[in-house]
Amino acid sequence: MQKNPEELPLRERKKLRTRQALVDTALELFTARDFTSVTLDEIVDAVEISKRTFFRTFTSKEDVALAPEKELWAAYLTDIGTRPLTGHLLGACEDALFTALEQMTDGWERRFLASRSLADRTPALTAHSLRHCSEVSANVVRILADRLAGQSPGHTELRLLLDLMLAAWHCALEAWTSSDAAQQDRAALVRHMHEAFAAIPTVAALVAQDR
Amino acid sequence: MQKNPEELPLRERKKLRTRQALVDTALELFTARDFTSVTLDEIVDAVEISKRTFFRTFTSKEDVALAPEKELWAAYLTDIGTRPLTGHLLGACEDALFTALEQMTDGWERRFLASRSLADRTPALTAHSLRHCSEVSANVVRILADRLAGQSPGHTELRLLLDLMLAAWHCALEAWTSSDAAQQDRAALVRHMHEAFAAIPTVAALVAQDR
DNA sequence: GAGATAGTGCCACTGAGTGGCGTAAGCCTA
DNA sequence: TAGGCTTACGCCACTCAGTGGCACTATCTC
Repeated sequence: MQKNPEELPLRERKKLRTRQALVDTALELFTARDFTSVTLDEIVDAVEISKRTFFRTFTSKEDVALAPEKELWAAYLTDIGTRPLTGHLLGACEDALFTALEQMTDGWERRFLASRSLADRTPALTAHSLRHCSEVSANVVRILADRLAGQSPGHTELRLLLDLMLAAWHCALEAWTSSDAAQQDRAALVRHMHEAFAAIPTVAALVAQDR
Repeated sequence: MQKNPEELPLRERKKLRTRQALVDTALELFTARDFTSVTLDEIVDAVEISKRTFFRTFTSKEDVALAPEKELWAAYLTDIGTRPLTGHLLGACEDALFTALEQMTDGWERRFLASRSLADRTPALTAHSLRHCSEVSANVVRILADRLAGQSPGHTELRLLLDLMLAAWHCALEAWTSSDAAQQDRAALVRHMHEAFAAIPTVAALVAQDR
């Protein structure tokens, strides 16, 4: 059971507030100019905190830029840990992503879009994003292997399944970020995800033939 | 048609020599201690070149540590650009990887093993490695889409196929690097690759059922 | 051998990230 | 509501990766 934000001690509320302020202004500055050309000092000055405090809140300059993405995957991990796993496994993995998406608060998609657009054109962000994704994937495989307790697909197969979904997810993201601004809301992202996920059985069929 | 190294101008030979020396000593130092704790100055002093020259040869500290991997993927790209694409597409992609592997010179597997072991336990290297992989993947998709000229699977499907193979490749690598030292030669890697690639049809079947 | 054309070394600089310590703000008990 | 207690913050100095500029030296070409 989670407490309301209002009921958190003042200290925690302040931390969350500065955290959010950092994400907002950082994404704003990065979007207005460029990830690399914006210095940490600028961000820190804008939010009026010390650089030292920044690194107590985020692990790196990249970390703050990818905050929305990490938020999503954190929700994904908690969902995949509790979701019933009867029936189609890939379907469960996909559904967990839709559910995680729904749990994001208002305004998340704006930040996420900014974050993704930056990541697409900034090598350092691409790298960090991919690493985070692979860490999540490894965690999911561990969780699923644990929950399914040996009765089902092996470690390797689970990982391939996950990576297949992630590949589709990235395709959907690419389509979303490169579409025109009017079509960059959450519903549109969901549509792109459905389209991309639909390609998975096609590929499966492609692999299965000629064998 | 490639010239022999002996027939290259002296300047080029020297560059190649320092490049190789950098990779060797860097991997040695990183392996003996740790990627992060070894400074660039140490490497540069050991090879007796200036830091400035280092950055004319490699783009970053990570770059030199991942040199063996990049070598492999460069060979992969040239192969996939010329290989006949009749029949099974996934098979062609897999075969290109075996071919690229065969083209690596003697001693490559030692360096590659060191590089991979480091990457497995160094977040910064993991990130760079994944980014490079995704760049290669994007290139391969572009090349294949170009060569197949619309008659065959779409952009999305190609990408899923590639990422599926890459996922299997990473599984094979993981098995290889975590096996005991006596089993870490190139033949063993090939065996792990065959095993991992064999999981792909299994996953395809898993996806196809319940649909 | 002389002039053109690289590649190299050196130096100063920026900017990310860290350790340490004093201080202030929020917290808890009486 | 005053006291100590804990936790976070600011500040300072530092390391290290990476870059720009310029003088210098080695290689190539004729």
